[in-house]
Amino acid sequence: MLDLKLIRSDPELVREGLRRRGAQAESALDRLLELDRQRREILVEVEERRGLRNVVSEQIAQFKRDKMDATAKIEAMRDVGDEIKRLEAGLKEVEALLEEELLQVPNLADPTAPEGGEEDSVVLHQWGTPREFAFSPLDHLDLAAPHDLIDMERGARTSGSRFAYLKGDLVFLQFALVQFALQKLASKGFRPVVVPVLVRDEAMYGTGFFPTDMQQVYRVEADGLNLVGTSEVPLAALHMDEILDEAELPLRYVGYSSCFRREAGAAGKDTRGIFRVHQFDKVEMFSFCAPDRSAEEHDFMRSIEEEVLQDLGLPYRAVNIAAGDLGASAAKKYDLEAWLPTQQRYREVTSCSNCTDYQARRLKVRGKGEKGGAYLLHTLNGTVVALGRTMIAIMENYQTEEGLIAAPLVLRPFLPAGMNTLGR
RNA sequence: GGAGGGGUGGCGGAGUCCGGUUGAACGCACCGGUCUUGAAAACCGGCAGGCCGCAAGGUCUCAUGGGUUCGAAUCCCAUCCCCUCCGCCA
Repeated sequence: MLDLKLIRSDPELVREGLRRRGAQAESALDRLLELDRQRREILVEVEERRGLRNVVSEQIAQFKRDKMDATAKIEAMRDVGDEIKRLEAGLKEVEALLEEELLQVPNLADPTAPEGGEEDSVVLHQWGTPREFAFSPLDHLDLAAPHDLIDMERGARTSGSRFAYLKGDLVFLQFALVQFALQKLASKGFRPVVVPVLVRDEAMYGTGFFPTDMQQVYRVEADGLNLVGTSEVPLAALHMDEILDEAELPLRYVGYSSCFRREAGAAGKDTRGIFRVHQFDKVEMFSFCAPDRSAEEHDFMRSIEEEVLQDLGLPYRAVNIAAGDLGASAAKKYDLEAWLPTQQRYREVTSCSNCTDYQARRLKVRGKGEKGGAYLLHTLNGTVVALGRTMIAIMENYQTEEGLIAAPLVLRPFLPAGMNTLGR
């Protein structure tokens, strides 16, 4: 959510910011300004009358204490009370419209986010060299098949398309990655958390997934809960409505959870294997930090993501996502894309976003120091390891001519003793 | 799921029966000061947040949303959450 005061005081700045996000975002601005004007107009009237009521109520109380007759005053206030009620109803209506409008406006893009849309993201750098294969490499499904590591058919039978059973050594690989990631992050000051994956609407609105991405979310209607698409949601909501001591900042967490996405609108896209599925597990980092430190925290997160891919020996490139392609909450986003030999291109495996105060404003997460005065924090989130996609990258990049998969060295301490290759 | 009890400031905890100078006693924590070589103790002072406003100031908030009333932390209704007991259960 954007700051209404900023919208009011510098509409042109906001207009330009929204233009960079895409035209439809910009059109809301004039409606916002008008609703805000209306709100303040009514507010002044309501407050005037409430002030009067407070003063007279006080007098009535005094009269009663003095055992004097207050009937005349009470009589006079009856109309004022009704009028307040009427005005309050109008105010509520305008505020509801304003809120609805405001919830849909995305965050302003950071000046350093590239101009443009999906095609205009900028490659910052790349690391590693795609491996030259002396044989023709198999994709993850073909590699999995002889060892029965991924069972799409039965996944579909049980749950539908885009669901899978992961089996055997792949399960060991997944948990080795989790353990590797958690230990690395813990050593960097991120507190491990296993989060609730069913959350209330508040958490979805608070993180900016509602209302914009509602169609991507599995909803458990009977209980009014939602399955999260990332542990970013429960991690962000962890400090909802709190005022944090600024001495504790940045407050860093690393969450582990299953993630659920409906993938609405992705029909026909990435239909092979587990690259794009409705359910996957992910290790995610999250940080609450002081507003003037978030840019630096963002780069720190990206460096961690890069370190993970480097440790795993996966060639990748880092991309600065263009303004028009950012999620609703993000002001700036980096993606890391790992090389997939069978697709002969880099595909997104991790991503980290600086949401500035956008989520904090919705969730009411603030900081406060010795000097007093609460202020909104900045929130950042980043993937440490998206298990499915990372395992695809490992399988493809580490395959042998015999159709086996070598285990990355850094993971071996976390695999069953002696398991140096996967798939037997 | 059934029966009770409860949600007040950073924390603890009054106030709710009997509605009115209570945005909220008191204590702890924290910040500033006096004293001290320094610290502790003692003493003095400060210490919620939102909204409107250039400001002065006003207004709102005692889980949330409605209602009653001239006036609600206090009364009524609904919702959410927490605790205890019973039942069920990984």
